[in-house]
Amino acid sequence: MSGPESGAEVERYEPAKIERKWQDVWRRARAFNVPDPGEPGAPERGAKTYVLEMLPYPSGELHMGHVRNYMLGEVVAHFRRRNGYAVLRPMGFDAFGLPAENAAISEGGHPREVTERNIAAIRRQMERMGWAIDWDRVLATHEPEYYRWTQWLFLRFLERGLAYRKEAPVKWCPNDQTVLANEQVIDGRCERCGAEVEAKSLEQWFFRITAYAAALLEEMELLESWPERVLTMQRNWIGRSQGAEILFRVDGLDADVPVFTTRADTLFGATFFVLAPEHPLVPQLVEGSEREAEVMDYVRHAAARSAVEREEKEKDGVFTGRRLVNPATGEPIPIWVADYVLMEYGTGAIMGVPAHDERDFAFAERYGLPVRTVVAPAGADAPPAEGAFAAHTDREVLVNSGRFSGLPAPEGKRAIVEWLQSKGRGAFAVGYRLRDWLLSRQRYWGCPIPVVHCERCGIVPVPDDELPVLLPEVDEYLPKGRSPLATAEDWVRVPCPSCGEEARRETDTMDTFVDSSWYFIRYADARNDRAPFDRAVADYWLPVNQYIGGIEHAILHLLYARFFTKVMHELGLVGFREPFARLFTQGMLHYQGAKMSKSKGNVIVPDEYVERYGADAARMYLLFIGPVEQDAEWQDAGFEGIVRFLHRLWRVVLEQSASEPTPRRDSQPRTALAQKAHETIAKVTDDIGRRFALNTPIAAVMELVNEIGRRPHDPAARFAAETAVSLIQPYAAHVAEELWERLGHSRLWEAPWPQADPELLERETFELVVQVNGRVRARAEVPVGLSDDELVARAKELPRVRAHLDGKEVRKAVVVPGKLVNLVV
RNA sequence: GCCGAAGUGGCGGAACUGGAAGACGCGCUGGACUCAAAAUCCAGUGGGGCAUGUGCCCCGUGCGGGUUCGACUCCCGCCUUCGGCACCA
Repeated sequence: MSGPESGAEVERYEPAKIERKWQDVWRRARAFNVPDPGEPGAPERGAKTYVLEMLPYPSGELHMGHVRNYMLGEVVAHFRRRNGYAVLRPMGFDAFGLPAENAAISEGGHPREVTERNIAAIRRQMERMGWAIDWDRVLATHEPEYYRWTQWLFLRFLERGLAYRKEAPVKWCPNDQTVLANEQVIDGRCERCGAEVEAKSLEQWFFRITAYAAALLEEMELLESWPERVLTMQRNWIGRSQGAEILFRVDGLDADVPVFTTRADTLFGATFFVLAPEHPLVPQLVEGSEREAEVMDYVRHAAARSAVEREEKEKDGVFTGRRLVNPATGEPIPIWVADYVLMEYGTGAIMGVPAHDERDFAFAERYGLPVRTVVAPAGADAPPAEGAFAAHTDREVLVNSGRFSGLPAPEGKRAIVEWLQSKGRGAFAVGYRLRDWLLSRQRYWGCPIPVVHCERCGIVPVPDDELPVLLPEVDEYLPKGRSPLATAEDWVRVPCPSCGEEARRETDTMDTFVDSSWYFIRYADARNDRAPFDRAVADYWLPVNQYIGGIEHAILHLLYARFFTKVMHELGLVGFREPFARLFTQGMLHYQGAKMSKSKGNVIVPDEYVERYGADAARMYLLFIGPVEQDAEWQDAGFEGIVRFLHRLWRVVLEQSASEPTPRRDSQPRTALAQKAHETIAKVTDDIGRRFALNTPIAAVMELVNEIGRRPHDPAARFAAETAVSLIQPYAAHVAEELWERLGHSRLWEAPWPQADPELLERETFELVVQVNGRVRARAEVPVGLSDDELVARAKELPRVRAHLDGKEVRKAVVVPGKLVNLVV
């Protein structure tokens, strides 16, 4: 037997050298390129896995926060590949849109040049990290080969009436000089730049996502595993509420006004009525009346107020002079106009029930409107004082509500709606908070909307065979409130595809989120130039088995991608209804107490660290730092700990590589170290494969390496070293590959994942914990397989236990087999 | 206001199904090597007390209760922090 040579000078660990070597090997071996179905080497569908991380914006370089994100997919991809799966793990660039365009503006240059420079830089960084990516499928959303199909999909939506154009009050960012989707407005401010959003009325393009509100909610059931908080956020955003639509008849006008309410049980308490200032009926109601000037003045003022202003001021409004009839009581009630009623939700009109709605109460107080209590707590000794606001409680009954008085609130609700229904004055209804997706942008750097405006024919789609509509070159692409594309006169003026007369191209571009709403399918068939993708190939790879990305996309991207998938399913383009079976949202990386971001100036770029300490150290540290779903703080000192570990691993394993090769499995020495190695296999496999805990496997391998260092002459030491190298490969892919080679093997990236030997996991003895009255008093090494009585007997004999029993009678003994004995006295 | 997540040493964190709280790493202390330093290696490291017979006792997972032989883990009530939604009828 030849042990490690003592005293020999050990070769130094030089990451830069070995990392480049293996990156070359992988590239030449096409190690991470995966065949499609029908191609040689493609497995059955059951043996495939699609691992996908959200694609980066090429608005700058990659920082450590990105590295952490992509390491999740990296470990999962390696782990699944070595467990026998064909793994698709592609990469691309979300190249269009405000992030890239603003970067171009601040760096000075054409958005295309800046974007493509950034893409090249990020790709270089990713390759330097040694990630297992199939670069054959790389895509960038600004390339005509890609956006041709974004436009093609848009036209399919248009055909179905799912894309439409209308004049609507929209959110306008005065800084970015463009409209925003509702989802891009946070606390009344622009999601990107923080400028206070203004209201404007403009003709814009929308996707009819509201038609899918129910499906987006219900089909969450189809998802295998999404974080509960993401589902909750989407549920809140869709905001389903069950209620009723009730018709109110306007006095002296042949018109019905519908309202949506969730509290039909309070209908008898509706003492006034309110219309949103934007409600189309308002001008009609006051036309020619003495109140016309006052009301229309209020409407104009309301339009000028920002959303924030509207919300923060005290509720105000104006009486129209008109009344309408409460269908329950038959009494006429006054119609007011007030901007606390929003045109975008429900029907833009409400019944005012001051006794049971805080907002209505505040309004009624201010204008002296009557307050009538119609719901009261059941069994209350005294009903609440008339004319006061009563908070909603659990058990309530209707009062002052005619024939419905005495009914519990839920029944009352139902009975009133049914009664209205029978008279044709109401119906059960469901309301959603979700609004249609405003997709047009008045910016240069985006996908052109492929339609033509013709005076005679209206909106005419560009024929499929003329796609893509190429983004024109313009001199002036800075935002100026109208799309910069409009300045490209030659491009704008085209013959109408329908009648041939002179017409004008649409000059708005699409929201970036359109581009990223289908890219995950394009990867399956990225080089297809006849269709966005082949359905059979898409259905083979998708849905994505494991999607990974930041929580900041919990609503926007993830909701839009689900919507797109549902529409594509209806169009027969794909055979699945949900794009992402499992979702994992990783935490953010902080530095100096703040989220790492370019705008805060606290980014750490991997380059320097990788140059000095190697990609493997960065790869490992970002997962070792803490649970991947939680935020983490970058600390240089912690990073050094990993660097130290890699040097130790190198030294310890090289020492073993000089010893006898590991014997075949059946003659493996059964030492404590061999056992430790098998326990480590079991733990790492379970942590990565089942628990998705990516920090603890590193600690487990560290323990194993420490143990090998303590017993370098153990007969199982070489086997333990091989095990450590094999298990750390998904993390430190380069050094693992190098050490694997020096241990006399090859191609660790495709070596089968190690299997724990169940026999070696079984121990002959275990440490029995002995408690007295629940407090640990002693431990003893005892053989496995003793009966409960024997365990108790042995426990009682221990001297320290006897001291604590102190001659007292043991009333009860709890035995947990294989673990502990608790004696109760 | 409504919904959700989280509070563990000096620090990042571990403890998965109720069964030894603090794995692993950082930091710190002491030692070895060295002329010296760095690097590396070895030992120790939650707090307090009694011992220095090498061990023993008490306290300890945000706070207060409860269930249990036994609670970081389950239940009830609070506090704090973070995130989402919010004039949504």
